[in-house]
Amino acid sequence: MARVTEEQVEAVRALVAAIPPGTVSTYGDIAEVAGLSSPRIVGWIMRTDSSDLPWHRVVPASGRPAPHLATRQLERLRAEGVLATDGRVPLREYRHIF
DNA sequence: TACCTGACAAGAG
DNA sequence: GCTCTTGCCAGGT
Repeated sequence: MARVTEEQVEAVRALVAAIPPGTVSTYGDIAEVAGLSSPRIVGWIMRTDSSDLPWHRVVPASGRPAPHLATRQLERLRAEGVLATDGRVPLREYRHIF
């Protein structure tokens, strides 16, 4: 049943926590590094296990977060120096490579 | 039990 | 650039 092991979840949380302030990463990158078969699992982990992780540093590959989160997320990122243009984060500039 | 939903990605048109 | 479709996983109704 649990195709996602506890270690994978911990890996995701560790990776998110390891993203330096002022930079961002994508769901796809985190899923790949953590060994997950789908980026959606990262979103699931964030939604259910959401602790004090810097979840705002994780954005879709398009750089455009979901509308209901974009406001808070972009606001937090801006406070860290990540400037979003037209509601979109320029990943080319701020993307953190693990 | 079955279907829908959700912090997504990648490819095709 | 955009939208649509498919694959992926777990939880809720």
